[in-house]
Amino acid sequence: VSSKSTDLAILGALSVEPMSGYALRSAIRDVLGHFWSESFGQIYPALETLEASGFVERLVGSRSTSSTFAITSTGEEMLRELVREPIPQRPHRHGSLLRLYFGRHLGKEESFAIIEAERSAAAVQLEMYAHIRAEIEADEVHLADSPYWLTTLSFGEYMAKAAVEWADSATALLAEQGAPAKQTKRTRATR
Amino acid sequence: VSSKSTDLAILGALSVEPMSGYALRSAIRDVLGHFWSESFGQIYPALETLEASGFVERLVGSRSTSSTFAITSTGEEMLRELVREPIPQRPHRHGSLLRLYFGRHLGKEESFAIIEAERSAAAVQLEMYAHIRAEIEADEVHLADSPYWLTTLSFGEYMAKAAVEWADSATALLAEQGAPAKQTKRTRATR
DNA sequence: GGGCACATGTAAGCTGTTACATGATTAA
DNA sequence: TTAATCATGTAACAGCTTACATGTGCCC
Repeated sequence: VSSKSTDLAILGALSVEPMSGYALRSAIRDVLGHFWSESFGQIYPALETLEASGFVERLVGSRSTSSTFAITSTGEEMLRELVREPIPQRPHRHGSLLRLYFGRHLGKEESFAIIEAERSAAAVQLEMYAHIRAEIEADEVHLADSPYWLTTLSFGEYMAKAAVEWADSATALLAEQGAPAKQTKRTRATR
Repeated sequence: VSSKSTDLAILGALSVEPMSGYALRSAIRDVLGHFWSESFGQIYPALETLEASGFVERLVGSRSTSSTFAITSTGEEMLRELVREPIPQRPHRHGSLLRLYFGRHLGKEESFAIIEAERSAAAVQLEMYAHIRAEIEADEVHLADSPYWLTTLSFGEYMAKAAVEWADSATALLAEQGAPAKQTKRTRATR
């Protein structure tokens, strides 16, 4: 009962290195966090299905209660198939923009606050990306993966930078409308 | 059983002008499309609840089968409250990036294709935004709203432009890695 | 010995989409 | 008169999150 994109995320992560379901979730949160997410409620059932289908195998670890999952060779075939299938995109929702769109009912100050919050969120993102980038660039084991990892990371960086620039321009735009040096009213010093 | 953000979208749209549930959906799709969406399955039940609460009123139109909904004054109060509440953000998923992240299993050509598809999608968006911008700037009726509308539109423009730039740089990055003029192997003509 | 991170799993529930049923109105 | 668009509504279902139950291993 697991979705194909969940399978892709799991098989993809396991193709890098074997790990537990718990670690899988941490890895997806930390590394794919800016464009993907999976919760336990999806990961564990998906792992069971994948195991039953022979796409992953469960290696009982040192601790009897935990298992490490590894991708099998048929699992790698499956991965190559899944990564070729387009993933149905569901409409994305951006709550802050919805509120800002109706900013007339919100007032100028609170609209500024929304924009400012967006800006600072983007700035935080950018810092995180810098760390991730350093890690990927220092990693000499996954040289075949790193160009792709850097490409998706770069997407996040472009978006976050654009968000910061937008916040600047949006603040300026609203401020200009708020305290309008109207053309109908000339300032004193025209000489 | 309707969510607060759905109510916000509906009341906000009706605060601009009264319309039918059907038109509401078209308006949300066309105008808020790049950051919000609502389907019939949400709109009609939400309208019923809003009507029962007295936040909107149903004006029976010329056609007996269709109604036009208008926001009431208590509805406008509700709108002012709703627009102040932060909207819980659910994690966003970007299928193309997930696939690209595992591009090693996809190969260079198909990875290029994903990037190219993203670029052309962004380019299409930019064209649409140009139309919307022209409409808003020509609109002389909603002068109180237009700064906010332009601000959210501008967000879409920044994002789409950044996506195009990213696509350029990503293609260059992958191409560079694909046909590497390796430093270990010198080309003949060194003189 | 108490707290925290690691670890697995399930159930309940919420959000939102899709598909369908049904019909009126308009334009070709 | 046929097709498209406008219009309302519902039911089934997919997808996903949250909260809970339960336990282990480690470190201070």
